[in-house]
Amino acid sequence: MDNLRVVFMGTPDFAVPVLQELIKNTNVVLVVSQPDKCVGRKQILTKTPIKLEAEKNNIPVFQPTKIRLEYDPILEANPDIIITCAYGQIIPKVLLDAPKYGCINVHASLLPKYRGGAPIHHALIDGEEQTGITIMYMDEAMDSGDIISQEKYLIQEQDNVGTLHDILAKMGANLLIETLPSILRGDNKRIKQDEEKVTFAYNIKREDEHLDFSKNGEVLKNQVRGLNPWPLAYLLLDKEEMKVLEVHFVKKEVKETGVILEISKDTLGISCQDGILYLDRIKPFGKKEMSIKDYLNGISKEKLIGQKVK
RNA sequence: CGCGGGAUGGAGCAGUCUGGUAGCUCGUCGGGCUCAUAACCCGAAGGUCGUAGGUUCAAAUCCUUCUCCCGCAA
Repeated sequence: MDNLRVVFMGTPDFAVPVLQELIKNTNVVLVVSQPDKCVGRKQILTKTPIKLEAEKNNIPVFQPTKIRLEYDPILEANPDIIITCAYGQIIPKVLLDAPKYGCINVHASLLPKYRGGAPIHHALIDGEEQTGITIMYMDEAMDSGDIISQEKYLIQEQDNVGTLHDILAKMGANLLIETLPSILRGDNKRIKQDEEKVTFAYNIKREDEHLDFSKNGEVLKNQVRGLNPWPLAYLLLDKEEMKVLEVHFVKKEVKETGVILEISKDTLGISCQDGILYLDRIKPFGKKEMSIKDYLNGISKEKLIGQKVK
């Protein structure tokens, strides 16, 4: 595989291990990434993680605003195969047809479930027991191509977006390298996706981050861990936003939802549909994240009890 | 110049408006109580109040500068 001319297309951290493995095992001739964006409060122009990794390895980087219109450098690189991972744009047919081994994608879910941009978040939010990696051919729609190989991962109780992201990123890189030889030989599997079972994992919206305490405890718990460490679930207490990083849940009969029912030295329990959701780790407005114990240390607990949370 | 919050012993906060050398809840250490304890009681250590300058007899507190952290919006 050392001589295989690869064009790699990717953008965020998730794609970095994949690129690293490709650099080790193949000849990556060009890296394509989304244009650099202004990030954060100060709007600092920041290079994408993939661009940084490419530069570290002295590989040229191409960052078209619209890949649909600007793709000549990719054709000129004369790739044997194009490999994408969380690139962020739909690849035009001209490119899909160009390399002799085709275009393949590394996706962080067990397709056909969770097509789209936020498969890790949604798998956790939905309380899935397992997720995984899919290596697949690309076609002209989003994550809809034929499946080449998959690897499952059983989601652990302590997993969140951060842990799952790292695990799947490594798994994706390894599975790609394992799968690549069969693709080059042409004896790989090629399984059509079952359209009946397709689900979509759209990018997280602001409203997805809001905790609605009329929902049941399991749902809220999954929502919290499915948004941790980014972008984080939140609730409104006294009109101020409070991010919620970790919670636990105890089933119980409750009359009214969204009320702070229990306060002790180190617990704060809010009623939800079928019990009490205890906040374990939070980030109050304007502050850094802290344990609930630290938070309770600095405030008057009497004022909190009975307060409504929205 | 997009909007807003914050910086005070190891942690979380109060005190700032109405200047007068720092307090609360924890943690830590020592001692006591107890069959025992993360519970309770007693005691101790630990702070240039983010930086730099200014006003004042006196600044955590008033004025100005800068730095860093955080949320929203992009």
